[in-house]
Amino acid sequence: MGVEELLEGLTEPQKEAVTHAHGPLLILAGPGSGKTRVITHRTAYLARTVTEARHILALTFTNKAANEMAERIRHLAVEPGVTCCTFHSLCARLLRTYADRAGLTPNFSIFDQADQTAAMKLAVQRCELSTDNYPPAKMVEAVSQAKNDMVLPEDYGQYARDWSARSIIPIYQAYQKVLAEQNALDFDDLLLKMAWLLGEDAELRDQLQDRYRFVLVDEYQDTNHAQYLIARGLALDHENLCVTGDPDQSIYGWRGANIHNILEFEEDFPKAKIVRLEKNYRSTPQILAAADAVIRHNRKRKHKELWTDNGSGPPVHVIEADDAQQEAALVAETIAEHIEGGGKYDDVAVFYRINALSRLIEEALRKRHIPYQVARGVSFFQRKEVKDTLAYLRLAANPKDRVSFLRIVNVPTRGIGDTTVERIIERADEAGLSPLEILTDPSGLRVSAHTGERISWFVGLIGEIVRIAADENVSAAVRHAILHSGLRASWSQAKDDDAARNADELIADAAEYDRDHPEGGSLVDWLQQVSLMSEVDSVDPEMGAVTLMTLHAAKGLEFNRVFIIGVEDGLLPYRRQEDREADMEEERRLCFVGMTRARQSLTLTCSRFRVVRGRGSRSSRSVFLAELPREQIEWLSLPSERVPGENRGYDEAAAEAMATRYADWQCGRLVRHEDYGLGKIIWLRPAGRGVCAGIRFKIDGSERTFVLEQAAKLQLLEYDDSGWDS
DNA sequence: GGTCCAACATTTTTT
DNA sequence: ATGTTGGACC
Repeated sequence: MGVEELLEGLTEPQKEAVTHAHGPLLILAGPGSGKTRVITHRTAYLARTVTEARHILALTFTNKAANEMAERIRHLAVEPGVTCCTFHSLCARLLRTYADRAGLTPNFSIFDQADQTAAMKLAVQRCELSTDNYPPAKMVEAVSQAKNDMVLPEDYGQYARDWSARSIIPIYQAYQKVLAEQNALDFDDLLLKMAWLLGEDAELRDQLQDRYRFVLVDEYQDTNHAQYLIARGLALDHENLCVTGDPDQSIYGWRGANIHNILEFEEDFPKAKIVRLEKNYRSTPQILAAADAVIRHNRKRKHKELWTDNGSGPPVHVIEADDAQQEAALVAETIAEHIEGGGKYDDVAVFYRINALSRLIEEALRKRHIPYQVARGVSFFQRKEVKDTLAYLRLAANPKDRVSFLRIVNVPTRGIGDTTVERIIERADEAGLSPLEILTDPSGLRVSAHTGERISWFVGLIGEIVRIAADENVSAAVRHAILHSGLRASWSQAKDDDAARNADELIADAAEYDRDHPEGGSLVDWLQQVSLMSEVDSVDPEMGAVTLMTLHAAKGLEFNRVFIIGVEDGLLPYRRQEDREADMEEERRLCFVGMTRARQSLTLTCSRFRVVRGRGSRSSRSVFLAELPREQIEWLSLPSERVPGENRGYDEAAAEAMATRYADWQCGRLVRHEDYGLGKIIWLRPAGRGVCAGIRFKIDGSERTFVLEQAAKLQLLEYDDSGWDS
């Protein structure tokens, strides 16, 4: 394929992006704007004109995205050699290669969330704190946030100002020690250590910059600080850094993603060229107008003109049902009509804010015999049987891996009980050795002859796995672990066919790895690949079924017909606790992402009554519904059967007031009250005939509620970025 | 060492 | 309402 062909059929801005080779480049790509096409063509263009494939690095967030990109680049007949991978796998690979420079050993284990929690539990216990007051999962979360921000334990004191947050410092320290003892890194460490290494080791940085002369980062709006430093470090001198993304689709702030990375790219790289891809090839004008009207309400935002020359479609539908069952039934019914009209099941997707909402929809679809697939979090690699099997292999690869050791030393039960394990751990801690090292010489453990026998058998088993992995191949080692550990036997005894099948799948995966790496394959490398693999792409867009997923999971996908259910106050701007404020801007972006997945038809639904956590309660419409352009949408509010004619404290007038009269009153804006002084709007809600607002005041941190129509003492301040944050 | 019941906490989750 | 985890008991 020639260079001209690569540019064929591209719009002007797309061409500009594709042909910009040297220097920083920011591609602001709205939804459905052909971004993927631009970045793959650009990669092909670079490989044709200014460099070789091996000097190009493309970083993504998911393996799926990386694979798809690699595939599409291959289709453009680019020489093989482009590095196309996730941040995490790049870091893992480099940290193994340059382990000595990073102060690591190359066979380190990679801890996933479950392993992290196990390690954290140990850390909390070592601090002699209660796991009730310091729940390990929460602590993992806090430490993860800190690491995403590149905050080390010693800096945590300044990072977290208040006392309760600072109590994490010793836990963070202990946790890092636990990981280090086990020669393990968690997901966040992969990024943190790499970012740190790039900052410290100028020689290595030069070396890597020479290798990766052109760096591309996709979904830049979702990078955290560590990822930012890595991207920056890799492009520090040559500045051939191309980032793509859409600030309006930043939905992972709660996980440490820093939207300022993309918003301030131009300040970071003053020479940056900026290309805006605003033309939408995906959706009807109605859908686009509706999504645009919603996202416009965000204040911390770069304005973007979304447009399309796609043909007109039906208006966006909003359906308000009486209760959640009715809502689900209506969605199912609409889908059934779509099928009767000649549509296909895989045209349709149903999105929701939280997984719990899928249940009623599933029931309704089953009732109508509509096939569906649910994209849910229980991934293959989180399965108990898979984790157990992997623990044997991880222990073989890294004898210091205590989490894995504890996981399987007595699984399946083989007579090494809690007391024995406790003794082993004690001895290991005394001697500063790993449990497995203690077991190699079990004298002095004071265990019965029988237990001693079981122990040496276990040590022998791990040794065999090590040997087989070295002498034969990975799949043989996996098979050996499954068969000889007794796992296989325990599954068949429990008649757990699923477990056996999943284990077979794991062997198949290892066999595939062996095929792909006839030489140079290793257990450590396979384990890395496996740990960094998330949910195998369980969602197949063409399997002839309706797709159910969370709004987060929907990012990057598109469907002809989209339903977003539960567009209700507290649920779509999601509030975890009644008194906590939601991050309205991020919630709104989430809504925007969901809406812009739709090609032809979009339906938003809500209900007046919903059972939440076993308790039923009234619910009211989401403020986002009030933000929709009224001329582009069609309302269908089903008459309430439950409370006939009842005024739920919300009507058209309130929506109207919200959308027009108080359009400037947005969450986050500052106000002044004659009595209470400076305050910040933390929530808004249609109420009665007008708008009700919650304000938090700076003076004493109090939160007060006002009906805007009647609050004469309240005055909206001009927008000011220097506002205080609570 | 295994089973059963009670208490608990319930977002989103690319790696 | 429901699924998970931890403790008590066999």
